[in-house]
Amino acid sequence: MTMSAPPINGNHWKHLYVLYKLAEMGAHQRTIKTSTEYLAQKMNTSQQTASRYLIQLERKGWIKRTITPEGCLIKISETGIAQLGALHANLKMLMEAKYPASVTLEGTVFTGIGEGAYYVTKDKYRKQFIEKLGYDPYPGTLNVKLTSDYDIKARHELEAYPAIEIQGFQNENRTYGPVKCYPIIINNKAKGAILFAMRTHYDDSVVEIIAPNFLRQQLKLKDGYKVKIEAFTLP
Amino acid sequence: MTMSAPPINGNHWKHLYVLYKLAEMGAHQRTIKTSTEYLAQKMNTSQQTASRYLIQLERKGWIKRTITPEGCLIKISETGIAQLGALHANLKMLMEAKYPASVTLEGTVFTGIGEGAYYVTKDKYRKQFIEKLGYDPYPGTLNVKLTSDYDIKARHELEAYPAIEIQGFQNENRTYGPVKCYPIIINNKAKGAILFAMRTHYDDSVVEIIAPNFLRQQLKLKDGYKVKIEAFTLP
DNA sequence: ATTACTACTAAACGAGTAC
DNA sequence: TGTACTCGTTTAGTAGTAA
Repeated sequence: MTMSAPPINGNHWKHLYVLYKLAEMGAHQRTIKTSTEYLAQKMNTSQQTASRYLIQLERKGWIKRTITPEGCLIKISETGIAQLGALHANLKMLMEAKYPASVTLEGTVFTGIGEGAYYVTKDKYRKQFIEKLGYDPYPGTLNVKLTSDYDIKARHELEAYPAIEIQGFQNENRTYGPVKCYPIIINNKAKGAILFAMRTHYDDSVVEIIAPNFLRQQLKLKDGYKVKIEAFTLP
Repeated sequence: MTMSAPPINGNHWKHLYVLYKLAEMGAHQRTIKTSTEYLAQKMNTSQQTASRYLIQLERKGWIKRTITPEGCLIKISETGIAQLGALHANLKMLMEAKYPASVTLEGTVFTGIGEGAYYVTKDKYRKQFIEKLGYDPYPGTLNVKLTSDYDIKARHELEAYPAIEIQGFQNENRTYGPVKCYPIIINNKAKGAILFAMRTHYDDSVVEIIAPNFLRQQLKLKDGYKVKIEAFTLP
């Protein structure tokens, strides 16, 4: 879910580095004349390696190259500029973000008293889940006991970041408090959301999860199984 | 003069890549818990390689790491964040610039009719050179005949970018036109400036250079010698 | 589970050189 | 001068495994 440029093969980053160096010479804006030897100096590597890189970049379609007796004319292509642009955009997002895009928690599945399930089925809540999460939650929650102190700490940090807010309400009998929730991916596979009721039912080492599907079945979970939860904050 | 992060050793860029991946997991903002196996997946490499990288990053002081039985806790250090920040800043500068930071020209030294020298010594010009370039120019110009069509094209492109403007003036005898100049580095060593008089004396395959020192001596230049001129536009 | 060592394999590098 | 090939050397990457 972290949106990074596709790494695909191992040379991707080295090529990006070459592209960056070429951009330093202005090749993203104009056709520059350079030599493999000069480029090699700038990258402190050998002439042969620089030459190989240019060949690879040309094959990849990241640069346009014309070889002349005095050197080669190079211009970074649209595709190449897009690569640098993507890197720039990702870095910008990372460096300028005020809080993490996601927090990862680990814990083990257990069977709770099922109180969460009761809430999920309350219509006033359910309608908001459908509207704000985009799916009708399975009528039950998955209870996860956090593994370590680190996870509990991370859980508290997560709660400090912006969340999807589910409004509370009241009927003739009682008051239903507001709920914060964060979209999650469980075990890198299943979609869901972590629920934080404003008034805590369990202790802070426990989290409750809802999902469009019955997670125990979808992920073949049983009590005691470990799960990895990646929770996303609001952008 | 292109201000890039110091490459120093060949692994610098690879380490920067690992740092970037860790930042994607939020390690630049909070201490994350991960495993070498998980990081390896994200970088699509092996667990062993990921482990080696983390060791190297820790040695470099780019990350703080605590190994626990369930994985390792990682936080990017101030130094590490500075690395990412530098990369980000450089990319931003490159990608958001409207024109190149520098243009490189090549040509051969020749002896001109010395008209340029005459101008340099004119006091109204000279004072402006001292003020705007920061040095008193040697009373003479170095004439360079551009090598190829590419260089002539590049020279015209350069002229379109913002320059240091030297005001023209007039005395009782005649009018002295305005001059544009660009700071340059000749042969990666000597400081100077390229002059473009508004009214062209030579054809467009010739440029005139002034410098604080006598360049023919400083760089041991003789007629017919090749020079590489890196000209800088205004920021 | 982890991390990370050792020993091996694969890939990248660069010296020499042809063009 | 240039670029870029071959090929021996070096380095990075990984499998197996100990702790």
